[in-house]
Amino acid sequence: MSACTAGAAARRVPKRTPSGCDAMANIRDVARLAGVSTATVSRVINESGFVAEELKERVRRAMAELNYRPNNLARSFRQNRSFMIALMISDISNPFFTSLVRGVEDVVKEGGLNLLLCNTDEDPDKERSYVEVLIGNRIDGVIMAPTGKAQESVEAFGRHGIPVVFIDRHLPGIKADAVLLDNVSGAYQATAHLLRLGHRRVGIITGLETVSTSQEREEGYRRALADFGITPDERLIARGNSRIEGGIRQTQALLSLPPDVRPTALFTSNNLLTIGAMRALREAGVKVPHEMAVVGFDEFESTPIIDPPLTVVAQPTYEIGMRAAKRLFKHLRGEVRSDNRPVVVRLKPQLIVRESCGARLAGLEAGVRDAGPAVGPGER
Amino acid sequence: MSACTAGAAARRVPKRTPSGCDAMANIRDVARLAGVSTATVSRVINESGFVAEELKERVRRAMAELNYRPNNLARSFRQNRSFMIALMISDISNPFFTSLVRGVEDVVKEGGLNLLLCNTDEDPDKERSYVEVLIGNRIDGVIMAPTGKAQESVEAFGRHGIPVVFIDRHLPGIKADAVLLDNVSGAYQATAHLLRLGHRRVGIITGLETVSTSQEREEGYRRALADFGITPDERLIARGNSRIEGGIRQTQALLSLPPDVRPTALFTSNNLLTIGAMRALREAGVKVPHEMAVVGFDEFESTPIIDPPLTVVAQPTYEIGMRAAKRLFKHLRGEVRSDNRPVVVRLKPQLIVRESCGARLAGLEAGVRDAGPAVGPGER
DNA sequence: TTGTAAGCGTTATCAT
DNA sequence: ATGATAACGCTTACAA
Repeated sequence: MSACTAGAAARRVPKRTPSGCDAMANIRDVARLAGVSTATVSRVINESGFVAEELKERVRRAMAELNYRPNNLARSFRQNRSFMIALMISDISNPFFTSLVRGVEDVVKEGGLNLLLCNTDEDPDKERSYVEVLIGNRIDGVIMAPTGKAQESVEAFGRHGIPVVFIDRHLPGIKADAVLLDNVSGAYQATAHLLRLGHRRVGIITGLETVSTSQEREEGYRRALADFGITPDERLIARGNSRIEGGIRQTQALLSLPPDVRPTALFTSNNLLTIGAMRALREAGVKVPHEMAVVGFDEFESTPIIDPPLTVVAQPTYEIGMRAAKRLFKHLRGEVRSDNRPVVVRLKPQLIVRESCGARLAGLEAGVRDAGPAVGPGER
Repeated sequence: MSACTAGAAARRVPKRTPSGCDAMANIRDVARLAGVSTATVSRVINESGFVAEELKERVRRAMAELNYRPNNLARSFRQNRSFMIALMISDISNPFFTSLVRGVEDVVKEGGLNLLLCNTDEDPDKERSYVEVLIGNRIDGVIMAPTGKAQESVEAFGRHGIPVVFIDRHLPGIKADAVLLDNVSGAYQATAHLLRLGHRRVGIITGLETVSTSQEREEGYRRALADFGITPDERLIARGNSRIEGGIRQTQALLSLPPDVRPTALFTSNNLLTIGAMRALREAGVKVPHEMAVVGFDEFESTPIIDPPLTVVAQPTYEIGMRAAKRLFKHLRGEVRSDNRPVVVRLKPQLIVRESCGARLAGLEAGVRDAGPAVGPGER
């Protein structure tokens, strides 16, 4: 760091700081040096309006000489917009979001804007606080995975004319575009796969009931059971928070069920829950897939080398981010009429079969052995 | 979204947009309604200067009635600072950073500032571009893991009086504070552990030579070898990029060495390289730890359930972020004299032993079998 | 204790 | 094609 770290004090001085480092030149300095008006400089910077080649050149030289950088703060202020997009995610430690962030980032940078990343940590208070800050900063637009517990707050964006695109989750009460996953289909695929392998007691570990994805994934699970003629056993449906620690606890609860109720297969409905479940199973000495078949949700970097490699429903995370950002840009460019009905896109997930769900043979065994009790005497 | 999504056009209208939603009230509106001057309103907002309780109350009521939110853009502009801290990381998909981000975030929010997250993707051009944008936005301060390939650019922060704290990596040419890991110690611990288990041909997979962490981890590796009286075999030192795909390639290269050179143990010097290595070993059918012992760098959420669970050198990532942010705040509060020597903190990593490095017995076997060739006839 | 008014750096409107 | 100038919303001397 140079000697010019004095901060506020130094910056207040007009032309040259006492510590000797260059003060930031402004548009007037450039105009003076180039012998033109500030309006002309502004036109050169923004390529707005016509400026003679010769003047353009003079201005550019002056800018270079003064090491001039437009003050974005002044610019934003004047135009009443920040040139920033906010991406509000609900848990930065969830690998699901990292690839999604990239998708958003790539589009946003290409559009010449900047990305402000906000982590709500599934906390409605944090969410509310971010909404305030973002509105105060006249954010151009917002892409968010809502916690679902601060509706009123999120509506403030709408009141201030700030376009919002939801990702991952939906807020049914709010009319806004959304790029979501077809969660019902994903959960159906996962559950049906286990059922097809012969399992009859399939447990599900799922997140908070308030979140739409949890509801939808449970719905897909139930539909698959129904299609296979199985009555869902509510004891096999474990709900909790969507953290690793929640996955551990819910799994332990399922494992402690009596032998004739305990599931032979597990559908863990997101990646953190999957990690938690695998940890709990390992600690309990339950062999996967022989004693418990597992299908998870979300592909992430270590799924292929987890023990055993995980069968998962993979989401097109990058694409979710990309599509959401593109949709937001349409709003910013004024290409969306405000009275249009919101557009909700549902992307298809894909089942990737690996070892954690076992082979058909092992599954059939379990199925045959358990088919009776599941709907039979043990229950009644 | 409400009917007020008209964007630029709508916002230009002074008091009430044609679409009918509230225009944003400004400080003058509040002052008028409360029957005071704007200065008084400002004093109430910022709790600066003295205002009579009664007026305070009137102002607060007016703010509430008008749903007033101070325009941060104007505020930032006026004060020539953005109230934002930037965190520049080199790879958002690297789990190493997620916990670090939290550490920074927690401190920054507590300090009442906002966090701008920038992902350079290890690309010096992206880095340079972000530096420009951040200076243009009068960022208050920066915490960054430099790519190491855009020194000149990073120096611009210093010239503009913007304090910088480095994390993870060091830019030797630049005088700035840094919160780093004691990489030499970490790599030493990892390597020594393998040597103690009896291994004599320990390979290292490491990142780009331009990055200080790579150099330091290699240094720790070499020191451990030296302390055990082993001459490093340059063929066992694989360098490349720090991505999963780099880990795969470097591992394949080591595996293709002739049997009497091929390592019996591997030190993978960061988490992505570890994932790559594990994937390559699995694909090549090499059993861990029996045919290849592995010690990685960086603990992350799935290490305990990877196959087999990984022995790793764990970094205190949250603490790195937290300490860096606290240090930055000292600069912002003017508590650091600019002519002070930069403070470089080195945090200690910790070895967590799991199954991937095998038991002493298996190691000793290999050691005994290989002790001769390693320094013996095979080499000369 | 409160008010008045001068900026901050830029863009946009109007003349020329 | 270029220039003069008035905003933009807020903070902060300074005056009262």
